Amino acid sequence: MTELEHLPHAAADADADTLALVLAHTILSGQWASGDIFPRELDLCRHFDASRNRIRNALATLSSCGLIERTAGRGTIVRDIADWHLLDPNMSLWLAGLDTPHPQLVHEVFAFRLAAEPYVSELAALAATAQDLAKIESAFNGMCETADDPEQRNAHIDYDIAFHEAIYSAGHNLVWRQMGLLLRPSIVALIQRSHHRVDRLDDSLERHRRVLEAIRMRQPAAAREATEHVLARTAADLELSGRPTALRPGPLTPL
Amino acid sequence: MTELEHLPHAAADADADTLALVLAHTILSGQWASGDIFPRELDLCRHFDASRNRIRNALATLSSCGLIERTAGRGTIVRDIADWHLLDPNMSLWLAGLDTPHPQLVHEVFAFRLAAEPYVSELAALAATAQDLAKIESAFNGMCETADDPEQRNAHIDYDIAFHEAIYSAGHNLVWRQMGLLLRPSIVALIQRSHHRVDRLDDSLERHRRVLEAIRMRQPAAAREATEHVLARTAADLELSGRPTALRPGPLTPL
DNA sequence: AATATAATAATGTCTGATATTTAGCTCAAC
DNA sequence: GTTGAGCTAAATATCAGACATTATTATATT
Repeated sequence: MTELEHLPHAAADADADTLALVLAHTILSGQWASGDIFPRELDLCRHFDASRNRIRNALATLSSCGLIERTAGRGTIVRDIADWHLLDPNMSLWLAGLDTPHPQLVHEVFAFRLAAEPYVSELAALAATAQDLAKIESAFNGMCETADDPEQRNAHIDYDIAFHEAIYSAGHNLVWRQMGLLLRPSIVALIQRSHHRVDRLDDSLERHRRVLEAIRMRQPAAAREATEHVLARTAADLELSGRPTALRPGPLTPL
Repeated sequence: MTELEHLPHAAADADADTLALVLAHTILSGQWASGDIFPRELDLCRHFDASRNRIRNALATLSSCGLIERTAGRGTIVRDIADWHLLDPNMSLWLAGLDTPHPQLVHEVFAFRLAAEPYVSELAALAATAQDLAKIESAFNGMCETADDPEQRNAHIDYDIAFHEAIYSAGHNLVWRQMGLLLRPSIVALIQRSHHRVDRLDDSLERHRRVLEAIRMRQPAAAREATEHVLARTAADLELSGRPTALRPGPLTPL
């Protein structure tokens, strides 16, 4: 029961990455249920007019992202969303490239950012080097310069991502830094949904500026608070229901 | 200048996964510096007496974990630790299998756990289902049963990992759940370093029990505090310098 | 000296054959 | 009837060798 029908026909001379992207999008957009059996290699070869080698490479990429599971003899089955490797760079790009973002993912990634990002900003305020600050600042300047021009929407998105990613990096922790990969899908989804009214954009820029200033001044508490305000604006633009789960630890007892 | 010398000889009939593991370990254990050029495919074929296909599969796995970067014409170079995909399941297994854990990684992963895990426990206390509780409890029981017997050290480690992982899962957030992949290397490193004195083990079990109880009773604050105590014990066993960076958010202002 | 060009060396791809694993089936034995 | 061994079919995994593409380096040419 290989449902080859709802696979799009990619461009004839699609390279391996493009092929992987096309296949990944069919999964990320929810066209398969968890446990479904994926088309066989030879069928995919015919469908995309590609060599078995290319198909296998593409499938290996999907497999390494946890989208499918392949076993000799059985075939290829589609894995559950809980098994996806959200922090693989491929996933970051694929998810950001969806025409309609995955609703559950947008929601849960944002819940994560809401809890984690204020703390990450604190870390950045404590650990940022001059180089880190330069990166954050240049990203912010880029955001400002590209804010008004609708032509430069993509550039603005990239600067926005670079801004937040630079903060994740400035914390100088290998684990937290990787979380920066979640930003692209999250921010792209945000821009797609929000309405780009000029006043909101000005307000958003001002909130970002305050984060930058707090980190520059080495004020963790202020950085936390400013980041919470950025996220609050984001939540409003995403039209998410308030603050799903906020990070509210009680006082730390001496250990 | 292909430094083939410090590659171990794998078992002759090593399958693709074993090959990838052997190659990965040479990188994870720090035998290459960032930017070093990795041996060429054909040299690896000779060295391991494997077909080029197998070698390429293994290298593709390493590449998908961010350990190496391959470009046609140039060759294969070793990537920096900052580029490693710490949350790939392969990495979880490989890192846990090192004879001597990577010191920087152990430190930074623990810094992350110290900040994140109390919050994750809060989430679990709020969202855990009966099934989640059953998993946590059965893992805890396994820890108790295997605590005394040195023969069952590996089983004890697995139950320990399962306990914490079940808590990450119980938060029912796709992002936080993935962080559970960091547990295996972290906990294995812990067990390898700690001295397994009976009184410390009893104390550790008691601290775990309190986390379980707090989650069962749906008491987020208690769960947070109990988890902090578990981590404090872990820090002591790891002989880490106090609490590198603790999560201490200020009060949330109304947004 | 700067620029174009050719040679080289590495990874990427194609093709077709073969090996291995898994699921399902038949059929005999208890 | 149920169990088990063995066979068959179908899928992925691997092998082998030729060829294509890319990036570097050396070599000419102006």
